[in-house]
Amino acid sequence: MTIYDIAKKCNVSIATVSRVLNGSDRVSEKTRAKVLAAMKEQDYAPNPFARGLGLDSMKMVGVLCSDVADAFYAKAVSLIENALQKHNFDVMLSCTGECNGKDIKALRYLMQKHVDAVIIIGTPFAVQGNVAAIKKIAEQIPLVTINNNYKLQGTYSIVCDEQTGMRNAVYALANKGCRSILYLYDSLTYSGQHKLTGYKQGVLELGLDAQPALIQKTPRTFEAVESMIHMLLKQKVPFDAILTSEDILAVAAQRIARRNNRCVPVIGCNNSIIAECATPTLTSLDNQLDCLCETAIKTVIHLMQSNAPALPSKTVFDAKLIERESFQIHPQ
Amino acid sequence: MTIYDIAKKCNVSIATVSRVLNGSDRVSEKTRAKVLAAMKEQDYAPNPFARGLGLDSMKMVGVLCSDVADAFYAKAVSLIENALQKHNFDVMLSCTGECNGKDIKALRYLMQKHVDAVIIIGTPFAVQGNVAAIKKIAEQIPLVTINNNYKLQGTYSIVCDEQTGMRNAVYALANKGCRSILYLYDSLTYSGQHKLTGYKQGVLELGLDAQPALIQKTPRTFEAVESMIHMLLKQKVPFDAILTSEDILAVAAQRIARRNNRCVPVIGCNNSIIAECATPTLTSLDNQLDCLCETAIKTVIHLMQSNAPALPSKTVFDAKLIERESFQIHPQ
DNA sequence: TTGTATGCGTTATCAA
DNA sequence: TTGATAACGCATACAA
Repeated sequence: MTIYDIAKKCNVSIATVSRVLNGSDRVSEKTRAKVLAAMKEQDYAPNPFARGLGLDSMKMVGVLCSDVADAFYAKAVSLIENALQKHNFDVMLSCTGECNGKDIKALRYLMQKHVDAVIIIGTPFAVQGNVAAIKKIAEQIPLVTINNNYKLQGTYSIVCDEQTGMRNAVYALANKGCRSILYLYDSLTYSGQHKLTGYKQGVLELGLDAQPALIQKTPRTFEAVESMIHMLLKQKVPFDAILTSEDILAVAAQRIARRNNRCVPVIGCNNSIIAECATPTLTSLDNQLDCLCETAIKTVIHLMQSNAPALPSKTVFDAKLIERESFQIHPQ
Repeated sequence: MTIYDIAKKCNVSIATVSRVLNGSDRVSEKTRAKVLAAMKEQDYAPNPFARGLGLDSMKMVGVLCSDVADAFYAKAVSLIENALQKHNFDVMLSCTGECNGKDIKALRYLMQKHVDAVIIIGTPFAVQGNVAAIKKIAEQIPLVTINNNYKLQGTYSIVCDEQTGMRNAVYALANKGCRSILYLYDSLTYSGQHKLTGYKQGVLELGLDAQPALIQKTPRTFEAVESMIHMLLKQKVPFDAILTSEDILAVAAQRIARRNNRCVPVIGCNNSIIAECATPTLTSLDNQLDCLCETAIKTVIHLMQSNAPALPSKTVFDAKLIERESFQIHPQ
């Protein structure tokens, strides 16, 4: 079924069919009805490739992240996909994995596929050495990032101020009397770096225990966290609270600590479903993913529709501490 | 940059450029090198829409599920995306939401977009009334389903035998002396129905307590599960074990039960990350998602490459009970 | 209000 | 080993 077939069936030209297809008002109601009927009868749908070739667009936006299996990215992708669907855009999903350098390749690949826009969700992008490439891409299509910031002209960055959030979390713990806050993280992405900075800032401002052993990097597995905590206990590193860059690290650390009779206040980050699954339920820093995604979508849609009024190149939301049971525990 | 530009630069025809682009061996090494060099220099990439129009394919497969935010679907999508990427296929993600009837629309939509194949991950599809439509789709492109089965010719179904898995879970609980196993579920998808059937089968075969109050439907929230358990306790429904269709229900039920001093063995399903986050860690029925996805990809790739030897229309994997702490508890 | 003709960038089929 | 040219299906400028 092509536009030609429909035209023939209706004794009109393909131009007329194309017009009703695109909702032009320069068609008589009579012929419009006739064509519409024929389309319905033949179950006709325009060929997206041909349309794409003509319009240089397939109404598709590329969504990039390191791994959709991760709860945070999964939720972001879900929100984005739902919103884009409402605007009649499709999403082409591309996951880069943790492997560094693969992300810029994925971005280039999306460009080759002529997506209408790209949304990048907090991947640890290798900006250095790729500034020119990214800039060039941003000149061609809208490029918006969530929890990530290239600081390049033409890119739009929607972030949560996790740095201040983490700083506030440190303050909250200090308010409970904690002086030696153990900080666990797994990677230093854009987001990861800011969290760590916020922790350090809080510790510095309040004059808390700042010994290096209180900052530990660990893989995101229960086993790794377990051996980490065991090591710290053995070395008698005197932590009286735990703060982590990820809920999963907090859940793991909390359990191991408690099993070793070290019941301290614990705060995670991301406020994902697993925070509620833990016992005691986990206090967590919510990074307002819903707001971030909503704004990202609005920005992308706006940029694709017009090149009208300028949009802020950076939008910042505040993180919010969601207090749960793990916060009601008093330090030893 | 088009094929014409490259051709002009090299003093050859577009046909020759097209040949080196597609790796034809009917090109002299000399001209091939020349063309390749020009392509590299100009950073040329073929227009995917034009190619799509010519080949009627954009090397893209549609992936359909109800919600990527859900851990199970997220992991499935992740596995599928990674595998397809290796085969140089892109994925177009489409989430239908729980709303019934939306799924067939999404499938039709993917067809209009001329994807090369569709993978459907366990959505509660409205088959009745749409048999003809689905059949027609399966005739046109490969259609494989994970934990879902249309039982229609031309569709390929990869499933985990969760029915037997649930039956075995009931046996395992019975072995510990449990007689009144509470079963919680949230929806009756293809997967959900089989799980429930497996539970009933086990109860029947072993002559366990089969009172209707032991089977309860509840939304997937902590609050809902909490009021459900409270109600059961108030009505003195005498359960001595809990089995659920989803890990999250098990985690919630386990917590509420324990807080009411009802420490019974608990088994969830899906063996997701939250099973490990619970305290005590949750025993869970693993539905072998990795195997399911791997097989799905193999099937899809095979079907797209050739119409050679027939593939099984149904592939079944066994579920596997992963025993954790929640299973070491003895019924009261 | 409608029709004709052309361009979009490939692939594929011939012929040379 | 190459080149000319016809599809592919649609949008659109221009003509009627």
